[in-house]
Order: sequence, then C-alpha cells, then structure tokens
Amino acid sequence: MTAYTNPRSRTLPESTYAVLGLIDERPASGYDLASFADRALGYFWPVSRTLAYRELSRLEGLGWLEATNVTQLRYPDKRVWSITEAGRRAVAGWLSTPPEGGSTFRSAFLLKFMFAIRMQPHDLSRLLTDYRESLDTTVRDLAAIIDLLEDRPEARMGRLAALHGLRSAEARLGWLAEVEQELDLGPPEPAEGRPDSGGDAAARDRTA
Amino acid sequence: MTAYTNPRSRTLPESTYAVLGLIDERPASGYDLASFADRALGYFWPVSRTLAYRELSRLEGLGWLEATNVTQLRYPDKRVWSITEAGRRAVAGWLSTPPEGGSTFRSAFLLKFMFAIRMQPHDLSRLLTDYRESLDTTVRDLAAIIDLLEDRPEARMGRLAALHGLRSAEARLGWLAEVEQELDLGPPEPAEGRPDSGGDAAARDRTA
DNA sequence: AAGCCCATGTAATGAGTTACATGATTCG
DNA sequence: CGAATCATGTAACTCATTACATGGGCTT
Repeated sequence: MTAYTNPRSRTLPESTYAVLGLIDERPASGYDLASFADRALGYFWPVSRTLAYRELSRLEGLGWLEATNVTQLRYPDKRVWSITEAGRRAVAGWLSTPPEGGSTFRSAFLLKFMFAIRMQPHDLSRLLTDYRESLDTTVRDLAAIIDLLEDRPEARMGRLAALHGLRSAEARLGWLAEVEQELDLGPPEPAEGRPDSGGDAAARDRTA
Repeated sequence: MTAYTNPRSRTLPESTYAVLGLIDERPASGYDLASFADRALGYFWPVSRTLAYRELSRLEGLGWLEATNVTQLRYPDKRVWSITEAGRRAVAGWLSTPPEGGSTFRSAFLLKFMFAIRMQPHDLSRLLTDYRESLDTTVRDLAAIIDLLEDRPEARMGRLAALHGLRSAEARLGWLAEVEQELDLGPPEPAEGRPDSGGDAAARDRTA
C-alpha cells in the first residue's frame, strides 16, 4: 500500500537486501524467513518478524520476489516466496557495491559508564558486573554456534561472522579487566578472602 | 509542542539522559552541546544536532533544565542551558538503574560478508580491504584520543571508553587476518612479490 | 567572493519496534 | 487445558536522520 516501490528515487534500506538475499538462498514463507533471519543475521543485522513481512511485500512490489500459495493440512496456508530473475540481478548489483550507510554501534553501557564519576561505587560495580555477564553469555553462545558450524562448510560465512562477534566480546572482557584494575575494583568475588588487589594479569587470559 | 513531557507514562529514551548528563557536567548552548556530544559520545551514542535541540526542549518541559538568554556581540544571541534540582535528581535516578533497552550493533559489512559466496572474488577482497581501512582509521583516531587524554585525569572515563573502542577494533583486525588466511586471500599487497601465502602470524601483530 | 563558524530551529521522511488481532493444530 | 508452533498481517508510535530555512561575522 504505502510501499516505496521506486528504487530509482532513493536507495533501499539494507534490510531489504538482507531479506532478498535470504530468499535467494532458500525460498520460504514470511514466518520461516523471520526465524531464519533471526538465526542467521540476528547478531549483526536484526530483522524483526513484522519488518520481514513488510520487506517481503516491498520486494513483491519491486518485482524482485514472487509468492506461491501453498495449502497445508495441519497448518495454516502460507505464501512461499522465491526470487525472480530481476531479483537475482538486484542481489548481484548490491553485492558488487561497497556497503553504504549501515553499521551503527550504540552502547547504553558505555553511555552510562561515561558518567561513572557521579555514580555510587555500588552502582558502578553493578554496571560492570552486568556488562561482564552479558559478554560472558555472548561468548558462550557464539562459541557454541561456531562449534556447531565447524563441520558444515556451507555455513562457513556464518561461522566466520560468529567469530567476529566472539573476538569482539573477548576483547571487551579484556578491556573490563583493564578497567577494573585501573578503578581498583577487584574482579567481583566478594564472597570470602577480601580482594587484596594483587595486580594479576591472569584475569586477562579468559579465552576459554 | 508535540513533546512527551510525562516521564511516568513511558520511559524516556537514553538520549534524553545523555543530554541531561552532559549539561549537568557543563552548561552550554544547544550548538555547544551538539559539538561536545559529538566529541564525547559520538563513537558509541551519536546525538545529532537536531536531536540535541529536541531533547533540550523536552528536558525544559520536564523541568529538568532551564535556559538563560545570553546576548553576544560578534555572535548571535544564545540560550545557555543548565540543570535544575529536579534534573539532578533525575540524573541520579538514571545512574542508579541498570541500562535498559539500548545497545545495538548493526554491521552492513557483516551483512554483505554473509553473502560472500555469491560475490565475485574481486568484490570480496574489496569489501575486506575497505573494512580494514575503516578499522585502521578507527584505531588511529582512538589511539590519538587516548594519547591526548592520558594526562587529563578528569577525562578518565572518556579515555577508557575510547580504549573500549580501540580494543574492539584491534580484535576485528585480528579477525580479518584470520579470515584472509582461511579464504586464502593473502593480505592485500598486489604491488610486487606475489604473496606466496606464507602462513605468517606476523600480520596479527598490529598493535601499533 | 566564497566559505566556514556561530546560532536556532522546522519539516519531512522513514526505518524499525511493540502491541494488537485472529485462529487452527499439536504437545505436555 | 494451557502453552507453544505455524501463519499473516495492521496500527500506532517514535526515535533519529536529512534537508531546508535564516542570518551576521570572520577568515582566506
């Protein structure tokens, strides 16, 4: 309806090509696509379910995708999308040009961290602890994904993309250790044995 | 006008607190604030000039900021903003709660990289080269900032935030080397001495 | 004369998220 | 019997960006 079907007037958002590229790989329903996109691109290019549907109809309007109705017995009928010849050309064109626009990084953690001098010590260490926990989770998740894809050569790029995230997260854990040392907050283990802040570089080595 | 002046109905965006926190540090005009925000938060929480103005008037509506008219001789008059008592309380409240929402990472590079199998070899190496260049620039810029802030204790958090970016960028350069090795694209030096892909770990060491 | 710095905003646009709406089937 | 899965969408919202508008003073 309110679709922006004219590719000449302005450049399409990258998410449009993300969806197009995924359908090029394997035809799918909107529902399928959304969950597949979440697994494949979720870490560096989230495409929500709603957005997936919107991009699909935009791509239909552009003539880059077409739908086939599939009736199902135990599940609702669905529209399975596949790429057209024009769509294939569009993907090729997109892949042959350098990424424009895109790439943003926003960190609510760093934003708050910038004002750390005005934070209560307790809140600061909480902030850092929470950050470490989220990084630990990321490391675990990505390591598992990499492990899973190790022996699947067709998923090579996915594995390498996950590795990109893993290396970044590891570097940030290293940064956290540096920061905690400089701010003389020992690594948070307030259980027993009061941290005598023995300047240990051992904490840097967490490449598990 | 169409401002959302009621903090009880829904949580305010983090950018609102970003502006509030900066004004808390030093009163400034909208114009000043925008350029200061760009320097201080630009790498992890961009606040455009237009957005800065919008947030300032929102904060005025909330009673968290107030303006003083300042007439100038050689420059246009301006409104200098400073924080109110209520504003100070709002900052304190914000700082004592864990970051909600925020933190997004979107990489147009990784998105394209995921479809690398369908790329022409030339376009792929171009993609990687461009990425390396942007990372190199980031590393240089952040290293310079860190160097500049080394002997300014009041800018400690800024220095550490920059270090966060530096460590991430370094890790990504390391990742790039791994990837180029695996995809058997030697590091791009097509000048002379054809790269015999001597598996060198030397390229990993770019902590200059 | 061109162009940047200071200064403040409005208007238009859009990308993306969250909530809402509906409904059959299957599994614990 | 409730929850999850499969399936498709609409509606509302708003954050954020880009373009537009204006204008004096200073620098090259």
